[in-house]
Amino acid sequence: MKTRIEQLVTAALRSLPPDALPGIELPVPEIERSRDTAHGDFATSIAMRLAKPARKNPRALAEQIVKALPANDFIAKTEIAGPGFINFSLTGAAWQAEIAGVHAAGKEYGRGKTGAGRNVIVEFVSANPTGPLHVGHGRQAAYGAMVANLFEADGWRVHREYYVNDAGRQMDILAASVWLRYLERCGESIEFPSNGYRGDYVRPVADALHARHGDALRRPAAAVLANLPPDEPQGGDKDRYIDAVIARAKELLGAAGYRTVFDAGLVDILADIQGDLAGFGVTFDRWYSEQALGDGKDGGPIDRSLQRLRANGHVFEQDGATWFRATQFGDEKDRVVVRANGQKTYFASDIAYHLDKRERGFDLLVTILGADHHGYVARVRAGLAAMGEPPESLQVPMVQFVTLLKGGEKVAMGKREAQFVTLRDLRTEVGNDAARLIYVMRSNDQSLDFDLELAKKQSNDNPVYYIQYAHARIASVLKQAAERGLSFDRAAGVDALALLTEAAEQALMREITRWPEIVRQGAELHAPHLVVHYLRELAQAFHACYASLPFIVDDAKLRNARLALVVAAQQVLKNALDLLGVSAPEAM
RNA sequence: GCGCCCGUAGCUCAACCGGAUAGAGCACCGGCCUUCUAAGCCGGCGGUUGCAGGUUCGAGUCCUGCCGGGCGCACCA
Repeated sequence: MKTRIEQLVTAALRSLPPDALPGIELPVPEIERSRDTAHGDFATSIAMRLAKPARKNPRALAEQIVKALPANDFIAKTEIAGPGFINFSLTGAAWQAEIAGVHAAGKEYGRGKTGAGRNVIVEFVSANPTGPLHVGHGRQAAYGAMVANLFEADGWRVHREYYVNDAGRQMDILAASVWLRYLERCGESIEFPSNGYRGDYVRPVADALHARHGDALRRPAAAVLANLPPDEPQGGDKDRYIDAVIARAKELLGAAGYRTVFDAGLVDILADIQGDLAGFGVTFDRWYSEQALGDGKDGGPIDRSLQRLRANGHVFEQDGATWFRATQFGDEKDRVVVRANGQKTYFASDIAYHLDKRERGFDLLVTILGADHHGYVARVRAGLAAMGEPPESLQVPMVQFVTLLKGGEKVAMGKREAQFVTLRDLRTEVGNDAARLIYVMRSNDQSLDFDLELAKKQSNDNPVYYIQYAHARIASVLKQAAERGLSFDRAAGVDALALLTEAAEQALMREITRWPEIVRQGAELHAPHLVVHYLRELAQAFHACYASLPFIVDDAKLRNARLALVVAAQQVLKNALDLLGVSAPEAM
């Protein structure tokens, strides 16, 4: 609907005489829903925007635009108001046609064409497989899944990906932690490193390792601990200590033995993460292994990206390390890509991964990150630019932190400590529906207070129930009608929509037709919270209708018309809830 | 010190990436169930949009400087 007006205004602008807008590049006119019905249904400020460059009076320009509007059958009235707004009022038939469109399109209603079949990769969660997902990852999962769904609904071809950080020091720390728990299981007595993964989840991994390999990987505690530097409690450095433990594990176990322990941790924890996300209704097309970045006959994406940087003259050697001159591309400092010890940095993997995404043919790269990773954006953009890829092809929406509230009190969290609240705990506590919806109801760059009590409350202050209740109520109305032998005749209802002239009906009709606009805007701004707010407003418009008018009336035409309206509302509620991954119950 | 995000009603947050009189929910006050689910509806109360300047026909939104909160600033991942 908005798009149709947009097209009309665009056509009008194009048809203006050349002296009206001398040498001005025509923008896409922005059409807005009028806040106040006194200002019509839609409005545009295009005349005011163009008035200055055109050196014209805005109202006079508005007159010209209105006169140039192509003939059409859905605008009842145009009006020039205030300093130069053009207000549009639609005909009743236009609204009715849009509701008929909901019935015709069904679950397709609301889908847009902005993506035009282009490819977007949405990477999200990507938590290190060193432990279970916590509630913060849950927000990234819900948010990322919804952003991906919005892109899809807006006409993009979407690929969902999880980048598995299965290489690097953190994974070695996990391997060491698993091995030490395994040794404990075998009966060796070893103080657990202060920088190891202390969570309870490590023990079952160690137990499973023991079940498969018996004591084959056991080494005496004395051998493990011989000549290690002091750990932090003994006045030493916890990082140096854990690195020494890792080195000792590799030494005592040999490459194959170490690999066995390492993989035990990786496989079990990754399986836990995958199971948790699947249980949350969040799925991926690919789990992309960081280890794979170094594979391939040409050395893999890492070597390819380094070669590209080198060929473009953007690397230099200093202090034995290889650096990328990121400052030439807007980053605040240059970045090491290959350390003096020959190891490639995590940053080298990052840019390699993003180059690989481009090489796989994605037009748009959307990487969703936790707010603590914001420093990363400038670096990776710089890397893309230096490799000759458009930096603006990378978009990085960031998700702020989650605070859990229980009885108004903050629930303490912390990943490395033994106690932290996992996504799985949260889902068990409040259910997937409440978690999915509450996670995305706030703007992603707003930190979120997740109130556990509110999420479980079955009342109107819980938005989940408020919205689902609207859907269930409509289902109930249809059921009632059928039970009374007054079943809904869709075609008759759609034909009779003109009978719906009550204020509440009109308001609901307008609300329903906003859905395509919400999809488009939500996708463009990566803003799932707009969908939640919209759902509340749509549910509100329905509940208001429900309270003021009976649907199951004797007059068959009116009854079918009203049912056609509420069924359209139900369809849109369902479409939006589906995108959110929240169920739309038939009864509550 | 530098960078990113945030600051809007008592509380939690919106406000269509510059538009018309800043909107919801919760809380509080008052109404509405013999008829389709009251998990609901209707009405009321509530604002110097952190502060000070600037740009603009127009600023919660953009710019500058302060104040306050969060998060980052590795040859860690």
